[in-house]
Amino acid sequence: MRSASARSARDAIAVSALSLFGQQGIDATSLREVAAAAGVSPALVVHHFGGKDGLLAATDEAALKAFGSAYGSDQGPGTPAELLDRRAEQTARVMREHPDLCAYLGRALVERTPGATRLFGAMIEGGRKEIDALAERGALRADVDRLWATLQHFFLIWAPLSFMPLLDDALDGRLLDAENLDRWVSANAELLERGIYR
Amino acid sequence: MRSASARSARDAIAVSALSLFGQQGIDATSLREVAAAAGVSPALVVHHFGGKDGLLAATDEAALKAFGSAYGSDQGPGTPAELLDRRAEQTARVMREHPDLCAYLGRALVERTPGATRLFGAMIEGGRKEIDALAERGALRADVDRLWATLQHFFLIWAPLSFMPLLDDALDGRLLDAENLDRWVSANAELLERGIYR
DNA sequence: GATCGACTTGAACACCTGTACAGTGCAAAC
DNA sequence: GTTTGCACTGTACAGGTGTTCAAGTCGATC
Repeated sequence: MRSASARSARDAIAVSALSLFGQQGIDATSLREVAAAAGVSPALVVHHFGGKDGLLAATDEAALKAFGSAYGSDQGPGTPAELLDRRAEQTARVMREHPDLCAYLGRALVERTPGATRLFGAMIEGGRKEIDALAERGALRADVDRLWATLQHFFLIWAPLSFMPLLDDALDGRLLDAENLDRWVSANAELLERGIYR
Repeated sequence: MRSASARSARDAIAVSALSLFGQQGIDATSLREVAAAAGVSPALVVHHFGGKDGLLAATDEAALKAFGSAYGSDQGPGTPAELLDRRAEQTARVMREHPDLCAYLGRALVERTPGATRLFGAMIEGGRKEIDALAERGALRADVDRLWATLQHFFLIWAPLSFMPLLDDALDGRLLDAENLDRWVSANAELLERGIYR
């Protein structure tokens, strides 16, 4: 079948691109490497995606879409504490189940991919809204700097994705392994709830 | 004078390299760009530094040395609270006075430069020692995960350097401007001392 | 004043990059 | 059975990369 083969070749390229971009960085990965990993000629990548820019744009868009549907927004009711718990659980699940997506996003954020720039904006905007919602429900200390509280959430939760290779050395095992993920998430919860000094 | 000119050309190359590597990224900056910015031929860069790897190694080493002497270690006595205050002030001063050094380190950390990898190791090791010292003096909550507390310090304090272009958009003005620096530092102190939820 | 040695350069190199293009093979449409 | 359309490839090209090398400049040394 033509269409099935076409779909599979195109998908293979997209999968290889996401993986290699995430592992090696986007600038450091050539079209030829992506094509070789997908078992395909470099010209086919150009044919399907129009060039490296197009491939990057498609990877960006696919990653954002996948991230959006995997992460989503929390609509459920409950106390602020329950909401924060669900959010933490949700975050850990995304990271556990989609490690190459996370590796790609970590790279894309520091290489300032168009999609990652949008993602960052959305994270800050969405994060700010949740901070404000928490404040309205009295779950936030009154004197916190809300903009910086939003950024702190980003640094504690998402920024580590951009340092995975370094962290994998500092930790036993990979950052996204279940055990490290658990310690990470609960350390963040502790810090945000109570601080660490006394 | 020969030696003065030599010193100045070599230094000009080193300065341009630190600046361009910090602004554009290391991979994304060519030898020719560095040479042009220094007002010098590409071959001279090779002559003085042996090649791009040598230039990167020299930049790495110079950056680490400059960072080490600007940041240093805190030997002073005082209560844990005083020590933390001095540390915060010291950090803010380094960032205020050495913005291109900070930009370079932020880039080097995510591009996994050999020197930055060492720096990361030193930061984690040194940070862990300070955490342990704080714990011994009773300044740390007893149940904190000390490894992750160390990493959280890194993410809150140093990781933002790797996201400067994104942050400069999200903030009014640059991250390392005095005003933003103040808000950042005090937000971190608040978070680490008390958390932000209630 | 000739010699030496370091700094500096322009021209070339081999290599890799993204990309264009003509052509091939094959399933579907007529 | 011919034609059409699309996936797919090999080859080639222009541009940029790091690097080499012979040559030039010029102050210091004898």
